[in-house]
Amino acid sequence: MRAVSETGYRVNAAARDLRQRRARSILILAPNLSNTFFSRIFAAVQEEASAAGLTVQISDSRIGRDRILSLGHDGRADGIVLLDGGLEPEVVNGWQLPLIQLSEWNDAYVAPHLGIDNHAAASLAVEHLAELGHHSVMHVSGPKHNVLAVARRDGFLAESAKRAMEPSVFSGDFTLEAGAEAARRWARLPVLDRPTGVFCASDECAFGFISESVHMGYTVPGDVSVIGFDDIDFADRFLPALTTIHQPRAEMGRIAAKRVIDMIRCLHREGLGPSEDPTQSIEASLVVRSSTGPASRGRDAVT
Amino acid sequence: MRAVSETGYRVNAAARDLRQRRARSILILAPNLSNTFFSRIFAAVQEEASAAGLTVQISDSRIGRDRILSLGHDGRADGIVLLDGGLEPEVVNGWQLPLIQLSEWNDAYVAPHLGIDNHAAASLAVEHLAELGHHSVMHVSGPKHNVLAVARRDGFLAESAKRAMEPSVFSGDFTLEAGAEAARRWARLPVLDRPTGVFCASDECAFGFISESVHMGYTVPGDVSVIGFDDIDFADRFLPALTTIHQPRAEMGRIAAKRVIDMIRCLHREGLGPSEDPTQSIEASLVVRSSTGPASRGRDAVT
DNA sequence: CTGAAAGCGCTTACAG
DNA sequence: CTGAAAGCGCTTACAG
Repeated sequence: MRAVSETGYRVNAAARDLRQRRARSILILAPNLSNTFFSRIFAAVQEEASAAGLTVQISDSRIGRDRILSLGHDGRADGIVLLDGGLEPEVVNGWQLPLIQLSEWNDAYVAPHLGIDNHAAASLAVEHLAELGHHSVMHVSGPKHNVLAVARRDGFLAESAKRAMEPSVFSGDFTLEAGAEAARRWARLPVLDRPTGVFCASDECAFGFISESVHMGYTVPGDVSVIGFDDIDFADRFLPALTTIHQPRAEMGRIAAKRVIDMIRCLHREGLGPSEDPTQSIEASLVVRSSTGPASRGRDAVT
Repeated sequence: MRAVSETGYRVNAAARDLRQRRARSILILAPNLSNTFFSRIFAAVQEEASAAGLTVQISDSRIGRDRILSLGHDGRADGIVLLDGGLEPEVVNGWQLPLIQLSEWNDAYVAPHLGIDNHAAASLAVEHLAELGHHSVMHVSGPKHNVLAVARRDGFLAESAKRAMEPSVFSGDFTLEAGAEAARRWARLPVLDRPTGVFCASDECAFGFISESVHMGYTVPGDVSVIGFDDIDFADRFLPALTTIHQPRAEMGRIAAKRVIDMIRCLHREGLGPSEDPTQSIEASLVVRSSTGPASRGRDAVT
């Protein structure tokens, strides 16, 4: 044994993987690797995986059917954390691997899902605006076919209907630019028709909205209250600090990772059942900061 | 062949890797996966790798000597993109793999480096402040032993000395919180000693500084001009929009990936030499936005 | 050109 | 308990 360590021997992973029919690796798939929403999730997944002796592979999930298909098929991953609900169900269900859906989901995928209740979270945002006296409220939504976007929009619509508010929706795509465009559209509305409360489907989008409104001469929350969604790192340092829906991203990544790892172990008959409670859920919460305030009468920008 | 595709046969990567003595995978190592500076680099590396038929592994580089050592040794990666200059040289040089240093570097690593000239970029920032008439300038630095932090601080010091300015340095660590702490320290200075220009070693840090100063009642750039470093995604939507040093992160990731891929191919005798010019360098530039302005006389905050 | 054999470096089941 | 053999699923070099 001493000789072994002295010569600096290292097991060859490819050989071991082949013999054991496992890869000691988990794969993270996300629709856009440069989105800051995902970064903390990646970190958490990698931390858990590393602690379990697993390696982490990462890939953009929008890289073409063939490539994505082979990622789950070539025997290089033992399990998958999937952050994209927009892949073809045949592809996802075709991978015969432990898989967990995180954040986004798709009912056609035969796999457990972990994430917040987006509908309820959107209601929270509307409730907050209602309590501040806002009556006319606007939602800057995410992409039309994104499950998260749909759930948040439906939650917004349902809650504002329940409270007899006047809701409107601007169709966006979660980006800064969509928020800015929504602000321009908002400003073009006749003063009296202008919503005084805006709920954005993402923090980025809210940053874009606020930034553009301020550039046009409006004040936040003086002229318009803005709520984001996600509570990304910069939210509390934005000016004004952003009122938003907090998603515990690190926790989400950690639990998802633990759960795939459990599924993998279970498959290999290691350990006796899951260490994580599979019904454990993730709670979103409203974080009130400075971008929302009492409803004011509409007025024109001081340009 | 038809029968093959009809049965849905897929080559087993572990078996092929073992036989061919390669992994078709590159490894990205970064000191902190949740830092937004890295996200766009990851995306670019993964894009290039995917185009070349390679898989991407990602890992935090601060996970313990043994684990990090085996990542480069177990035959699962063909090449490495290293974003951390703080690992032990014996570890890094012990991996006998194609490797490129990106952004951070360490002279003890026997591997090419790709990145901007941080010293020169810092000079650019000081030059900008000088042209706006600032005389007393402060630098909020990165961690003491970080190469990037040292280069930026030295550039700041050299350029401000050259221009006979009055420089001071607050020792930070690139974070929002460090920026905020620097702002508090700054505010405590006697009005006449207060630097009117602040150069932060990162955008996050600049956000923290601006956010905290505004909360204390100061205005940016009215009372103090602030420059960041990196030009991360939110920089142009911050309020005020952040003047900063632009680093072309996507391009950095892309070129680094191409270069490791070339090194790998070269090693396997595929292709005839590098497709990328190995002397190609990365240029940083100053992006002037709204967080900097003419030097004003110091005054106390309207609290 | 085609097809069978050897071998990549491990792990595991089995014989001694 | 120890040690030699078989085999994971491929690729490649070689014999026919």
